[in-house]
Amino acid sequence: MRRSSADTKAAILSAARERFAADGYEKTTIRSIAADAGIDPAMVMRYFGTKEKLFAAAAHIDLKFPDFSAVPRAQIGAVLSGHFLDLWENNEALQVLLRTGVTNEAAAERVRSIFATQLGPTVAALAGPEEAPVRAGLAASQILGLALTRYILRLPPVAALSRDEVVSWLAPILQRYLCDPHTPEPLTP
Amino acid sequence: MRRSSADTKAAILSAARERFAADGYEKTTIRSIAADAGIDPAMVMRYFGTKEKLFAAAAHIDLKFPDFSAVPRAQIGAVLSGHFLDLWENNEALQVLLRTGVTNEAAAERVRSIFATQLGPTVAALAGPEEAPVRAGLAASQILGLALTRYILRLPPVAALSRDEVVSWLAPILQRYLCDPHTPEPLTP
DNA sequence: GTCTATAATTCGATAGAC
DNA sequence: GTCTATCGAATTATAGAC
Repeated sequence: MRRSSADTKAAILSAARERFAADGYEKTTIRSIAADAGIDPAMVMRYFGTKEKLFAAAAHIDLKFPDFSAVPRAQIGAVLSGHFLDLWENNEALQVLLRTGVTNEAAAERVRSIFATQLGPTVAALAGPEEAPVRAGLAASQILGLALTRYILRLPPVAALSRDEVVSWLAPILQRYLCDPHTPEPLTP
Repeated sequence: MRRSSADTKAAILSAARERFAADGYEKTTIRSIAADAGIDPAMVMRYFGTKEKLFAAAAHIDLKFPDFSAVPRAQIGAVLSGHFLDLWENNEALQVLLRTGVTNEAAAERVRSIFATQLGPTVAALAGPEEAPVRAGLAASQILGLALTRYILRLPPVAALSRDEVVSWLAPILQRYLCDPHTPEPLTP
């Protein structure tokens, strides 16, 4: 069969995203991607040159992080939780990045960059510029940890939660990280 | 040089843990492990049979989770935070499991099993048997998320925190997950 | 116990016919 | 645009000499 260039390219990208998201970078082969897309492996090389370039295309994300400056301070946790959950469930490239960022330094840098440039400014508007990076980092740890246990490791109790249940648990946590004063109670003295 | 069987085996295991923890399962080669240990690659096969068996030995963990039943309920978050942080910084096998569990199903099952059998009972003693699995899963999501951002992705603000700073942030979060009533505030009505 | 040699696969990548 | 054939490299694993 003869397809258009755009169709073939899109089919390859879709299959690549699924494979990279499911198996990571190393375990994924050009051959398996081609088989999933129903085309010849040589076509993958023709359109993307190398495996690395194909990965870069599959993992490319253009996050349009909304402006949260209008959200009431007391609801920022709930809004952020919902936003991230929707993002994870609809954007396969995010799961690609998380799965591969664990063993691929370039992908790890992409993850760091995303949270620094997207979540950072939002947090900076809520906390002082001194504490903002730490608070954003901790919020990222909870967001990524939930994605890890829910979508990657599939810890049963976490994977079984509904979207709204997750938001109801996560919202107060993010609220605390981003807005509440940090007053560590003294440990066992 | 001629070493004892036990020494050689220990040297291989140590090198294997470092490589698996740094690069994951696929990217790690028997040759690189042997080079790190300063021995011949054939010795690795001689002692462990296959790469998979070597990995199983390197990722084997015998977690001696302490009994937390004597800890005051109000301090369980702080105690657990400190316990896990010490665990992560001293037990390289845990980082091996996290790094490989993302692409290896067997390793993922090990992670699930560890949290189910170790954290589960502790939480069951604090929360009702109905909510306990969810609460344990959410606590696991924060613990794993922190390990992910601190040790694997090395998000700068999180990686730079001192042990005590991490505990001071994490303690109230785990406390909430494990002990506080779950009363989701109504979202935007 | 240690090492050389090599078998058997697998994969990314290229060349070129149609 | 599509596919066959194949190269070259890297890897796990085995056989066997010393």
